[in-house]
Amino acid sequence: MRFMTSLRFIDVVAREGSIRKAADKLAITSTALNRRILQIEEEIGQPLFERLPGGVRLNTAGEIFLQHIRSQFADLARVQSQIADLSGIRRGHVQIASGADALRRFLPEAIASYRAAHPAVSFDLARCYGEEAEARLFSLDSDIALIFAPIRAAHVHVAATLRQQVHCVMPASHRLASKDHVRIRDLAGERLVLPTPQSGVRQLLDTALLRRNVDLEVILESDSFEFMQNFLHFEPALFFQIPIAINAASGHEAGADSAPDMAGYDKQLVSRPIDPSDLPAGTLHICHLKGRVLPVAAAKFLDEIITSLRGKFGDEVDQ
Amino acid sequence: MRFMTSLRFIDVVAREGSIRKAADKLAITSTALNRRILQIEEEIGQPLFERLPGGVRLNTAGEIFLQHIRSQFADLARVQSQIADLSGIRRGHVQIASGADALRRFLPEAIASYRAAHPAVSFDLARCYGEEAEARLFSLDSDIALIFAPIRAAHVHVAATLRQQVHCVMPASHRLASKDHVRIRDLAGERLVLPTPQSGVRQLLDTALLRRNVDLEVILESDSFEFMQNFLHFEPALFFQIPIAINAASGHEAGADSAPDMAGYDKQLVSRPIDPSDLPAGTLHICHLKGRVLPVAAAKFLDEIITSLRGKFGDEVDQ
DNA sequence: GTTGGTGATGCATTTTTTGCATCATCACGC
DNA sequence: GCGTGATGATGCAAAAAATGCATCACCAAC
Repeated sequence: MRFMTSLRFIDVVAREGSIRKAADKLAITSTALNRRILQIEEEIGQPLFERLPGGVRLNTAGEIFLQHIRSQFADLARVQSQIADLSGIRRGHVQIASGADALRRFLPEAIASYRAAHPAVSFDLARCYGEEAEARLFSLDSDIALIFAPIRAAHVHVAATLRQQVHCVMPASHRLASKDHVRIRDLAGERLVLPTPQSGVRQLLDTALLRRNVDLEVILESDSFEFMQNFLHFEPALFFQIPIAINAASGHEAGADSAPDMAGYDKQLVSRPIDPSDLPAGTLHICHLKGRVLPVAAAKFLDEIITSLRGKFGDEVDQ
Repeated sequence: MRFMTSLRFIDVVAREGSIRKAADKLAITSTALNRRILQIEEEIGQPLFERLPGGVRLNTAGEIFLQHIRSQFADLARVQSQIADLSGIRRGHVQIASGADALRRFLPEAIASYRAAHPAVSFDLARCYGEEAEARLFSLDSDIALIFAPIRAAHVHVAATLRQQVHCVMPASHRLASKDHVRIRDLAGERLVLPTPQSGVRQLLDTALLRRNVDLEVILESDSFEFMQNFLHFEPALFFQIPIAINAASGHEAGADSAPDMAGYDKQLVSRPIDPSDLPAGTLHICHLKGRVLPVAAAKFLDEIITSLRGKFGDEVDQ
């Protein structure tokens, strides 16, 4: 898009914090880039960047203008996808920000299923935590976010929610595997693997565990479920997940051991829900930026994952 | 705004329906304009115009894209006004579509009062009827519309409403001037001057007058209140207005004769409300495009006229 | 100080845009 | 049926704009 180049350049300069670095990234000289910026500032009538000895930084006017630029880009993408839709095949690009939970099993299946119907739609997956996901919605770097954490910002619109009980994952041979529910007091003396403190599951666990005086042995922390799962092959321990991360195909009452057809899933592990009276269910939020009109592809995909969640988790889905 | 030129050109070509005519208007050659359009069509990947022997016309993709262009321009105006607001003085431009009613006395005073506080804000007033005003909102040619007629389109957001009883204006010496209310049957045998059929007042009158079998003598129709008013100097007759067109300063219970300080207003005329049981009150809608963020100046002006109306008409104002 | 980073600017070069002349096409009127 | 007067498209040369190089001025850190 020729007529948007200068605007895109401003976006890059703002992200890089330096005209020269941005110029490198854009494969032009810093002079050319510098002059484009000076020209736009002149047209606006006010500078958009403050010049610091170490580079440039947006001033207030620049922040307002950058937000405008990004919304223009997002809207242009929407328009292009809408125009492409006229010719029958749905084209487009969907940008998703998701926690590691939903990214694990649910999204791969959902995206593959969507792409089977619309092969011309491409996807962009960014794994991130709640606050970062909200920021990505705001900066229009992502169209849709799946956040297993409370929503903080007012500019986020929650299209649907899914209530999810935290499950405890353990070797099938573990003594707790025989129970239906795991109580917090059962965890006393157990070796625990906790998710990273930024994750929603961890925040739920923290409030529940710290409240009680349980003697816990936390042997490691990780932000990778895959790592935790593989670790359990070598040292028996417990870790925690929500159902959507465990098994996309069968739903909330299925443990890890009831997914015989899910290739690669670990049959030596089972998951048991933590008793709801010990740990209240958390909420997965499916959201997009408030007031924004999503591109056709993103809007349809959003519909589709909500429908899919309703099929898998039924009455746990709201809104 | 350099980087928007090509887009502005597309808008003009769409309005003119011809590349050559648009090129004339833009003071460039048709070749240059033609090539800019071809270039953008290539970037979009699809033609935006159908080429007809007599010129060009937007196709569906073009209409989608044009709407995007216009919203970009409107949003850019908003951003500029917001940036200008940073430097203390409020700059900006407010585009208003209004019926002849509100345009008569209310808007001149309201705009002058606003400009007294913010001299750097300029205004654009388009006099038009309901449907046209809605179209102007949609094409972003106007920011705010004041419509004394039912709202048809779903894309219009009504920020406030004002209930207005139709008044009958007559020479002070008229026999009906002694009454508090005018009944429809009183109009039998009177010489009437009606507003143009497109106006909201006329549409209210039509439903009321046609329902009854009153013998009416319509001697002329006009879309100009000024003309009607001056006509009454030469031939006694009745015409119809709503309070907001009669006197902005004193409100709904004021007749034309109670505005001694309103220079140029005609003291030989009085207005009497039509009995509400004969003719229900109509509604003046103050609206803007749904989902749109107005420029600072327009948003503040909108606030101001709603406050002003509340001051003048009190409980007749809603929402 | 010296060094290494930043953005700004003058000037020659390259790229893009524009304008002129011309072509192909179509609707209308005689 | 065949001009006539519109329309948009295109080849080519001139004008305008964007770019790159070299260099300057500035600032912070060592």
